[in-house]
Amino acid sequence: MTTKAGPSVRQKILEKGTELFARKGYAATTVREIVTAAGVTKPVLYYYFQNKEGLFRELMSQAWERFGFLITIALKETGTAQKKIIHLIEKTYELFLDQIEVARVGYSIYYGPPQGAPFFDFDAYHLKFQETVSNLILEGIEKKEFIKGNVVEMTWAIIGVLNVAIEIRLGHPEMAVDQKGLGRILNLVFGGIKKDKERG
Amino acid sequence: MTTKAGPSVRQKILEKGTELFARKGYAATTVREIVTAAGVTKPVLYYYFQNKEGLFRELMSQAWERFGFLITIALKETGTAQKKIIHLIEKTYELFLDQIEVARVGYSIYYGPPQGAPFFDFDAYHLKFQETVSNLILEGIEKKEFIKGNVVEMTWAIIGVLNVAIEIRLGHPEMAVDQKGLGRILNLVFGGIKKDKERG
DNA sequence: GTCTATAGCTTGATAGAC
DNA sequence: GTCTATCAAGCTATAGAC
Repeated sequence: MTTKAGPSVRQKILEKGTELFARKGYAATTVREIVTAAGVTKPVLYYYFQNKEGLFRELMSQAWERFGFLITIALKETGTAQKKIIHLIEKTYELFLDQIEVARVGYSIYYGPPQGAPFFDFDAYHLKFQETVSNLILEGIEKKEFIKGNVVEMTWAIIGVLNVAIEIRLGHPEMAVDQKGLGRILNLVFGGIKKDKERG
Repeated sequence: MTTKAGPSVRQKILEKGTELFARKGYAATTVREIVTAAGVTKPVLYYYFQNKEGLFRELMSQAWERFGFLITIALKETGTAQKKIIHLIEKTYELFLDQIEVARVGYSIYYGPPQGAPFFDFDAYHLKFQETVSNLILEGIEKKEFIKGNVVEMTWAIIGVLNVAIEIRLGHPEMAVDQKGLGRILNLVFGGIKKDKERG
C-alpha cells in the first residue's frame, strides 16, 4: 500500500489490463499477457493489486464512478423534460464512447455470463439511471408535455435508443451513430413514426 | 461421423454445454465440467464433437438457424407495415425467450470480447434482420402509413425496443417484459410520446 | 518496488484397452 | 462408442534475492 514512484507503473497495468480484458474477455486474458504488455513482471501486478480479480475490480469501479457522477449532475439541468432527457442520454453516450473498453467488458458481463470475473454491482448504477429517466418522464407528463402513459414503458422506449446506439458502436463501429444522430433518433421516439395522429 | 445409438448422449452434451456456457461463459467453462454434468467421460465429447470449439459451433449454429428461418417466413405476413413489424419483433422475442441460454452466450460474444470462443458469424443473421425491418419501414413510408424520414434511424428506434426487452430479460428477469408489453412499447414508438402534434 | 525462479495446480486433449 | 489413465502445456500465485 505504500507508494513511492508508483503511479506510472500502476497506471500502465490498469491500461493494458483494460485493453486486454476488452479484446479477449476476463477469463481468456492471462496475467502473463497483462504484465508483458505493460512491460513489467508478474510480482509487480500482485504487488499493486492483490490479484487478477483485484485489478479487474479497480478498473471497473474507476470507470463506473464517473457514470454515477454524471447521473447526479444531470438532474441540475433546466428546460423541458424532453431536453433534459436528451441531454442525459447524450452525456451518457459520450461517457460510454470515452470509456468504451471498460464498457464493452461490463456489457458482456452484465448481460452475459460472468466469465469467472468477480462480482461487480452494475445494478447500483443501472437502476439509478433508469430511475432518473423515469423521473424526468414523470415530470414531462405532469407538465403536460408528454401524453399520459405507462412511465415504465416510456422509460424502456427511451433507454432502448441509447442501448441500440451503444450496441451499434460495439458491434459495427463503422456505422456508429454520432451524438446528433442519437438526438434525432430520440426525437423520433418522442414524436412518433406514424403519419396519422391517433396513437397506439 | 457414423452414428449408432448416439442421439441421446450427444444431445445431453449439447444441453449441458449450452447451460454451462450460459452460466459461466465460454472460456470459464471447462470440458471436464461439461462431461461431468452430462454424465459421460471426456473422450465421448471429443468423439462427437472434435473439441470444445466444435461443441460451441454446433450449439450456436443450431440455434441461429432457427433465427434465420424466422426472418424468412416473417416476410410472408399481410396487413399494415406496423402490424408486420410488430409481428416480426414479437416472434423474434419469442424465439429469444425459447433459446435464452444460447442467446445470452451469443449476446456477450457479439457485443463483448470474444472470450476465446471460435469465430461465429452472428452478422449474417443480424444484418439480415436489420434489413428486413428497414424494408418494412420503407413499405410503410411508401404506403403513407409512416412519416417520410430517415429509414435507418427509424430502424434503430424499432430495434432498440426489441433490444431493451431482451436486455431487461437478461439482466432483470423479475421485471421482464412479456409479449403484450413489448407490443405496447412498440406502439409507443410508432405513435410518439409527445402530447402536441409537431414532430421533432 | 522489482526481479528470477519455481511451486502447485488445472487445462484441453489423446493413447490404448474393451 | 465408451472407458481408464495419462500427458504436455499453460495457468495463478509466491518465495526469496536485491
